[in-house]
Amino acid sequence: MTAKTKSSPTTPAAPAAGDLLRLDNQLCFALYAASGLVTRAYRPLLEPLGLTYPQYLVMLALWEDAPRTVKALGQALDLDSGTLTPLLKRLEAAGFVTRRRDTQDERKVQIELTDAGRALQARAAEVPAALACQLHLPLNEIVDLRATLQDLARRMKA
Amino acid sequence: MTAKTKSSPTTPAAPAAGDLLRLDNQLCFALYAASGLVTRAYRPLLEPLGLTYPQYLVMLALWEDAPRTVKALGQALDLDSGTLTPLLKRLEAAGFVTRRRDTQDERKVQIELTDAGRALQARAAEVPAALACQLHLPLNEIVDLRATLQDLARRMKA
DNA sequence: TCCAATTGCATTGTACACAATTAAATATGA
DNA sequence: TCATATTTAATTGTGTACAATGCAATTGGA
Repeated sequence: MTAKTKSSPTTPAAPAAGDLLRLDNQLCFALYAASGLVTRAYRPLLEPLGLTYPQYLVMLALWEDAPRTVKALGQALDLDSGTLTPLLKRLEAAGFVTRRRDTQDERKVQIELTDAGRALQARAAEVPAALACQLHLPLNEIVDLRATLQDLARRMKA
Repeated sequence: MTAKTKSSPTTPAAPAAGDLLRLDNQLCFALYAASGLVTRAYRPLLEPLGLTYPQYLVMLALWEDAPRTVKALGQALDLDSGTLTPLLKRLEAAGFVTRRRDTQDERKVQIELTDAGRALQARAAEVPAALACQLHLPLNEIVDLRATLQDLARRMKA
C-alpha cells in the first residue's frame, strides 16, 4: 500500500513507479512501525501496574464503562474472543476484574471491575502524560494525528 | 498517552482533564487500531502469495536490498531475532529465501532471495494499489500521514 | 410450538512480538 | 598474546492476534 500523488510544496513527494514496493513508501509499514514503537514505550510504564499493553487498553475500556460483555469489549477494541478470553482470564487472576455469566442470557459473560481494578485507575492516570513526553511531538500534532488515524479507521470500516 | 493542547479552528478539541483516560483520546489506541485494521486488510491479498503480513514486510526489505543479515533485517523492520528467526525459517521452508552462515564472520547469517523469492516480487507489486483503494483516503493525505508517522518514529528513536 | 438459524464465548492451531538467556564467534585492550 | 568484553543469532518463556471450529443458549419464523 503506497501513496501516489503529485508533489506539493508542503507534502512529501509521491514515490516514483519503480519505488512502489520500497519500505519507506509504505503507509502500512509506517503504521506498523510507529504502533510497535509506541506499544514498546508503554511497557516500562505499565509494568509497575502489572499490566501489559493490551490489558491496559482493556482496563481503559472498562474504566470508561463497566460492566461489559466480552463482545462489547471486542467491539470497542477490535479484538476477538480468541485474544480476549485468555487476556481477561489473566486480568481476573490478577484480581482486577471478575468474569460472570450473564443471568439473563447465559451465552454472555459480564466483565466487571474489582475494587483493585477500580483503584488501579488512579495509578494509570499518570501513564498518558509520561508517555506523551516520549513522543517529542507538539500537542496539536498529536491531536491531529490521532484524529487522522481515527478517520482512516472509520473509512476502512464503512 | 493523550493529547493536550488548545482547541484551534481546524484541530480537534483536546480532551478535558476528566477524559484523559478515554479510549477515544488515546493516540496509542488510534495507532494500534489503525495498524491492526491495515494489517488485517492485507491478509486476503497476501494469502494467494503464500505470505503473512510480517513476511511480506521482510520480503519488501529483501527485494530492496539482498542479501542481508538477520541483524540488518531486524534494524530495517524494528524486529528482533526472536521474531525473525522463526519467520525466516518459514520463508526458507516456503522456498523464498536461503539462510547461510556468513563465511567471514560465522555469527552472521546471510538471508538471500531464491529465484522463487525474486519472482514473487512481480505478483506482490499489485498488492499496494489493491490495498490503497480500501483506505478511502485521498492520496495526498496518505503521503502526509505516512510522513507524519515516520517523523514520529524518528523522534521517538532519537 | 418446534426446529433451524443465529449468537456469544471458548477452544484449537498457527504466527507473531519481545524480554531474558545462551552459546559461539569476534573484537578489544592490557 | 591472551583474557575479557562485545556481538550475532538462536532459544526459551510468555502474551498476544486471528481464522476456524465447537458448544450451548437464544432467536426467529413456519
